Amino acid sequence: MNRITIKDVARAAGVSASAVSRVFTEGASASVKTREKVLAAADLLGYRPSLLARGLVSNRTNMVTLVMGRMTDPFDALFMDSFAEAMARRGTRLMLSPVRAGASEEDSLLQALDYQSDAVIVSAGTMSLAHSERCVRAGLRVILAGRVLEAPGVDCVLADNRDGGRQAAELLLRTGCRSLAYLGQGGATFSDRERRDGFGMAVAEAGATFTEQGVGGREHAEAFSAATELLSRLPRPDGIFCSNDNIAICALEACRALGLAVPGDVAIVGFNNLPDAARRSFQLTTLDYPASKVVAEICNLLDLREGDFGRESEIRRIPTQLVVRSSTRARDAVG
Amino acid sequence: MNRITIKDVARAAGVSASAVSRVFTEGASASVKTREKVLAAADLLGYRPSLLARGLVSNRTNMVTLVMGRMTDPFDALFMDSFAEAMARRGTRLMLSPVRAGASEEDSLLQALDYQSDAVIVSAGTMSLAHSERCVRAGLRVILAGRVLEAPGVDCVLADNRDGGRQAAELLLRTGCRSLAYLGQGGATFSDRERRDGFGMAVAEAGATFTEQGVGGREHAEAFSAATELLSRLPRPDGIFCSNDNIAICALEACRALGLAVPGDVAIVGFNNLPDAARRSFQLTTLDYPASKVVAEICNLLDLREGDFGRESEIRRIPTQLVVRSSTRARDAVG
DNA sequence: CTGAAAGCGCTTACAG
DNA sequence: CTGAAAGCGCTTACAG
Repeated sequence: MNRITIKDVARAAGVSASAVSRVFTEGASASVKTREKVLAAADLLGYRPSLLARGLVSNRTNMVTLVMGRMTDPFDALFMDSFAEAMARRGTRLMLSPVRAGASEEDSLLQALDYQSDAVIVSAGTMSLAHSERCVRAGLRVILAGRVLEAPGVDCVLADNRDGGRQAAELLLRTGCRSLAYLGQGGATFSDRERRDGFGMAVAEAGATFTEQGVGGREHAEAFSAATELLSRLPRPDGIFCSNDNIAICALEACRALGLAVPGDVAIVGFNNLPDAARRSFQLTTLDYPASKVVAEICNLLDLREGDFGRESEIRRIPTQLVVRSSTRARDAVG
Repeated sequence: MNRITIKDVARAAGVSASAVSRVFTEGASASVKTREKVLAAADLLGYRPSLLARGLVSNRTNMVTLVMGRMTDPFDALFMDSFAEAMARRGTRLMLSPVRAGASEEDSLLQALDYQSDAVIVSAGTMSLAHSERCVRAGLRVILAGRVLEAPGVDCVLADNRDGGRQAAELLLRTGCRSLAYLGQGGATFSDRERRDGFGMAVAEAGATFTEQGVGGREHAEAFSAATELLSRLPRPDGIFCSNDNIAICALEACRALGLAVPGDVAIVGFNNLPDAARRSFQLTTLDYPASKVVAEICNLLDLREGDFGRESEIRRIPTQLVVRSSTRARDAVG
């Protein structure tokens, strides 16, 4: 019932609490003999250092806080899974701070301060300069995933969204599409806007027709009906770039429901390359954007922090790679 | 750079640290005047109580640890999302302790002790009696999600898997299937075994043919090939119950690839009722098992803890509900 | 290498 | 209601 403390171990091992502490500290200075006695006693008693106490005194908790939104897209789970694995691998504790529906997201961010996290990773919502400054001032490293905020002490990791959009446009144009559309989230997220912009600019440069449609919510039905609406426009788009695979799959289903052939009548490109995109039922052409690469960059940024404190902010772009499947036409259809 | 502490606030407000502490404590005894002064000073300075210090002294951290495995199934994300939301709503902090591939899961469990979590929710791996006892002895509430362990101080929340399996069998039998199969994870998880048992028993009671097939891994391709193998057996199964929707969708695709009609030649039932099951492309009959109900029971159990300490362990079963779509036959095909 | 002492930021009896 | 004091479990200079 009562916690085994450093004193219990010290008593059992016949040494001071300081000695026990040193044995449990990286790069300590303890004799082999002391170490052995302490380790034996600790093991016997089942001692585990209180990270609460350690954090309080040392001001380093070896813990990061992940500020996250609702996990509505499968990509969120891939990211979370990969991130949790990575943190476990480097021995960093992970605290979750969900942005509550209706609550201020400032709250979620500031919660990272309460347990003295070493860093806060923000993968949800929008963050203001003011809040990030407060965290940075408190000694936290702030890393934004999926969004850019140019602020001192804030690093950003995200896809090269514009380039992805451009690649999608180029593929569609190259394979004969002339009436292009963007089916996205109506500018609801930073990534959505960037993908649209990259796509739209490339379409404009080629002098092709461009239109866009926003999806109202996160449900499949909403994406389906937005796609249906888009497909009923005149001229009907013959090439659609969707802001993510989930929306793209709904668009694919909308085409089928309308009796439109994919890619014959309409070609579709997604974003993320989720496992579902590779299913036989969909065979979706998409832009591969591996969550593991985002996580790898975040870890790298976390490591950088250790040494350099006055280091400049960085924005790291993960390149995306086109994966061509059968929701787009096989080759050049124009002369 | 330096943390604002209770002393800073006390000084600014012209009161003692005790007074500040009381203002920030539920049900404190502080005069309106003191409260106002303290709150004003705290607000001005941007004071946030250190939860590290508070936890250390009060022995209650208002934090729970979630021991989780890899999030390979979409259901994991639904659960995580719902759980994180619920914890945020009740003001409970959430720490993640992933079970590392290759590492002992004991580690993940014991990490809950390091920050003095009030409770640990285990949704991954298998837990031994010995480890659960250690946590209970340390004053943690232990709640298992998706598995049963009969141990003092350990509560369990999971689906009524056997009944779900039975419902699946009854539907398939009622709609004319005579050669039934279970496509699962080869007994890899507790839930998988229970679902198979419930299904198998009902099939046996009806005197129908029963066979089973295990899926080798978590990839779609593995489920697809296991389904293909199952469908090549003689007599070919005409009704398949899959341990989850993801496998069921792969089985559906395997049928289509083999030119078998669903539900005409083969009827398929899944488990979970993921959003994907409702897609037009699949229209999968499945057992609805809402993550939010699991979470609600966990929250309820968490609340119970507060008062009663010698309370007996509980096993809470969430009923599942059949959702009939078009991967099973519409009605009785026999006379 | 080792131990005694001070202190991290808080809460909690204890007097007043 | 309020403040001074002790203490939560640890680490970190500081002497030895």
